[in-house]
Amino acid sequence: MIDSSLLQKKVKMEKEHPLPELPGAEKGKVVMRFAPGPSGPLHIGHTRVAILNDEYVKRYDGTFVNRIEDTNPEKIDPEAYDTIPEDLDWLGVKVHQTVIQSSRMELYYDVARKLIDIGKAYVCTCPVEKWRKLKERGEACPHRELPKETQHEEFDRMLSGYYPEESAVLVVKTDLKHPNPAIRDFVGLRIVDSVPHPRTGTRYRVYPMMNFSVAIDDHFLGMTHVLRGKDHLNNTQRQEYIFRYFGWKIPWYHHYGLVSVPESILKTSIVAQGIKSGEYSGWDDVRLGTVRALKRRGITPEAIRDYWIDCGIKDVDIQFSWETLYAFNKQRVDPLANRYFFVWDPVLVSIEGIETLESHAPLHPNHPERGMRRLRLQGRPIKIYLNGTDLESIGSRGKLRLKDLCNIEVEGNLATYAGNDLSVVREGIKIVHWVPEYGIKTVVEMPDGSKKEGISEPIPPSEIGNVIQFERFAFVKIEAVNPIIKAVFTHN
RNA sequence: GCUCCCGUAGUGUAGUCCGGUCAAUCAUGCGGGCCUCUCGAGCCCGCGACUCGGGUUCAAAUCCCGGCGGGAGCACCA
Repeated sequence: MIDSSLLQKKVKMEKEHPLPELPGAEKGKVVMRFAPGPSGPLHIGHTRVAILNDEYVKRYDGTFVNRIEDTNPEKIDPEAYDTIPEDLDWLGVKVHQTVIQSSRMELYYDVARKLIDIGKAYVCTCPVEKWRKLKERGEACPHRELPKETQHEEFDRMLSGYYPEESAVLVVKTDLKHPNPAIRDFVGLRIVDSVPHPRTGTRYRVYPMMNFSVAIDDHFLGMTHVLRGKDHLNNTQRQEYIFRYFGWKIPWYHHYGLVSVPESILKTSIVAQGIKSGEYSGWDDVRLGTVRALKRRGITPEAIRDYWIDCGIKDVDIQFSWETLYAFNKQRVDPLANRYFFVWDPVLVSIEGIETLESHAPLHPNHPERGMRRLRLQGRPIKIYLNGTDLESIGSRGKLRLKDLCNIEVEGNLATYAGNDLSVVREGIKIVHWVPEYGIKTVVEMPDGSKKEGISEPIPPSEIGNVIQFERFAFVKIEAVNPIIKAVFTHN
């Protein structure tokens, strides 16, 4: 006979690598990247591409490049150069190489000149609207076919400051007759001199556009596989033109479906504004979808990874499911979370008929070796807090089992000790949690930003930073235990 | 308007390339049960899907055509 529990385990082991293999991936030779714009800390949307790339790099023993795409001086939060690596680190993403695009400007200029040399780029000084209109019709602007000597001169003028912002761009030629208008000639470099760059100041005034710098960096950094969202489908086609012009080896591209994250504010600019106005307490405000907020709420990086691996890399668009993420998180956190009592609707109840009680409640029901929470109750009468809703549930009078303590007969706010016979639970007696009179005031911050106040049993300082479970309430992450207990709601 | 991508249960996912073993997998969710102590975990049972129509074929979730539906792009953002 085969042990069925072993069989169960085996199935789980087999499911460990649900991500498909990457074509042409050779152990030790895979190079992949994560390429965020430094506009702020990472949010849940970023974590998918970061983790998936990391997962593959780890599988193939490859190289993970974190490439900071800071070629738009207008959209840079200088702190993001630090916060992004911090977030990646917390996520468990192993970065082997970090590249900052603003340090590679000469390379982009160099490639731009080579592109001009081979007749694949031109400087356009048409008004933006006119150039777009021509493109729509599949027609060339007057600058497109000018000789390369002229193009070089014009490009020099762009660099020298002769042209003001928006009056000249270097355009990469593709195919003006391409049936897809999104693929026709695209801007490779533009002028930005109204805003100094946080890292390079006013040293440069011509900046590459994403499609330009991405193609160049993907090549020179040796990307073998590029995994990214479907929104880049057209960008990939544009970038491939550059690869083909130079005869570069094109990486294997894969575009997974878009993720829509419900009930969550992700857009960095909106969040930044909200923080500034005081609407949000910071990047880790529990209402936000940032990595920082998830961390604060007690969501583990392992659960985030489990979730994205489970979603896979299909090109179908998906709905992000908080519910499923919480389920994965619960699997990670439940074995670790010690149990404590928290009464969120406290009503003081007196227990007659006994003067001393001591409870021995396990820190974790599945791990008795961790020890007990011992609570001594004394008094005449003994006083405890119960949840008002629990009292109401038995009507005007009835029996309750105080978990890990004793049974009581209740009438109003008065209770009588009724022994400690555990067999009553078989009769369907309601088991409730309770907190001694000397419990600690507790505030739980809920995901919507509201606060739930109540009283908890004392929690040791060693639990600060841990996710614990308030029994019959939820999992929460402890932020402080003194003078009051502060916790953040994780999930049920 | 043009171009591209996609369509398996509430949400994800396996299967689709190389038709049959798929009256369709797993997870999550929901409902019920077990459990001497949680509205947690675990265990058991149940609910729930191949977008539609046509074609090819002995046989289609899988191949072909069309409709419908969803998404993306057509930026001097990334």
